[in-house]
Amino acid sequence: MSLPHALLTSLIERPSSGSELSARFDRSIGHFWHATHQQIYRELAKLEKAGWVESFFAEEGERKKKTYRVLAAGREELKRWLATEEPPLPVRSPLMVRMRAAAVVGTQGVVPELRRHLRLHQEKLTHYLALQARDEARCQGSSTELVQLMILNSGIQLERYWIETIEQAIAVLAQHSKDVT
Amino acid sequence: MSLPHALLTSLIERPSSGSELSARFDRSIGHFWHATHQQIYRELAKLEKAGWVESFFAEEGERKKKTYRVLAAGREELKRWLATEEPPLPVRSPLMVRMRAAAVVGTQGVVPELRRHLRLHQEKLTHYLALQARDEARCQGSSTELVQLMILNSGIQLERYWIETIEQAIAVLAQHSKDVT
DNA sequence: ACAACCATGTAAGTAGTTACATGATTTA
DNA sequence: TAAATCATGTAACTACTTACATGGTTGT
Repeated sequence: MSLPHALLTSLIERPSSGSELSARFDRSIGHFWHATHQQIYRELAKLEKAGWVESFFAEEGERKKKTYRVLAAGREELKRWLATEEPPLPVRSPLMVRMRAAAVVGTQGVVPELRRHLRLHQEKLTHYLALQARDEARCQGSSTELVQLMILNSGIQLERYWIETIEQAIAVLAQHSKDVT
Repeated sequence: MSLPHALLTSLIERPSSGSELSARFDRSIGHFWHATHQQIYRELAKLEKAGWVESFFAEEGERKKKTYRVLAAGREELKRWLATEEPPLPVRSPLMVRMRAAAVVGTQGVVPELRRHLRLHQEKLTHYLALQARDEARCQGSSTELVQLMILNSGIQLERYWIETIEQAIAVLAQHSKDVT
């Protein structure tokens, strides 16, 4: 489970409140690890209990936010975790489940859903490409920036993979439904 | 959640017992939807309660197995589900979490884990390619077979994606750790 | 002063994992 | 006949999701 370590990493980059983290998970970090605000608040409480972060109330603007900061122990924990082994996540591809189902009970109604996903992935790709253009322009060449660009690039390639896969799926289903009729 | 519909699909292809399904989930189906035997037994009980499948005891060899078969209602449910919308699964990439963590606390110990994953993906790719060669040889050209080949191909492309991504990650980290020292 | 919304949470439920249990059957 | 394995499960736990709650802040 990577959430606590994703949070520690984010908090090292910048001490933040739960809501700020939540906003960042909807943007950059969330591109490769999603979390809802409920998960984040619960996990922050756990991290504090474990002595990996501490919280204090900061008056930002006029709102008071509970800001978290990583302690030395948290930094050590992150280093320790970096050297541990984890099994790869099991694959979960609902679209492929659909494809197989369509192959046995007919393609009625599947293609619109595939097209919808295709559109979502195309939008995501466009968004990532814009981010990439922006980040490459302002990149100073620090290796931390290069890591982030590499991660963004891997997101871009993944969206391209999905777009190609779904296009092939649609083509195969078109053939299949022709065969059936 | 795709598990019940993955099971219905499998059972339409061939009525089976829990253990047979479990074995198949470790092979073909599991390439894009993983499930443990506990999940499968629990889900089969639910499917039967819902009236989508029925079970009977078959004497295969000498062992008696509880075999499940899909009922008309199950087939209808599968068709109904095919036309429904589902949001894409949120992305979850522990390796990218690691990359970001390594960028902030140092690359100590990360590379071996990346290499290990690289090896796992290479092995999976080799395995898929062997399956592909076998299936293409025996393929009669039915559209159901073409769907299965398409799915296998998408698995192959995904492994290639991971191999490329991890190789880039290792290269970027090598650069990063040089910068730090 | 009241409505909208922001920040922080709690509660209940679902999906999936890990560890263990039981009886039956095959193998040594 | 004892050990190993197979087939079917139960129980407890963890991660995550969805729906709701609460009190403070901002805008009108």
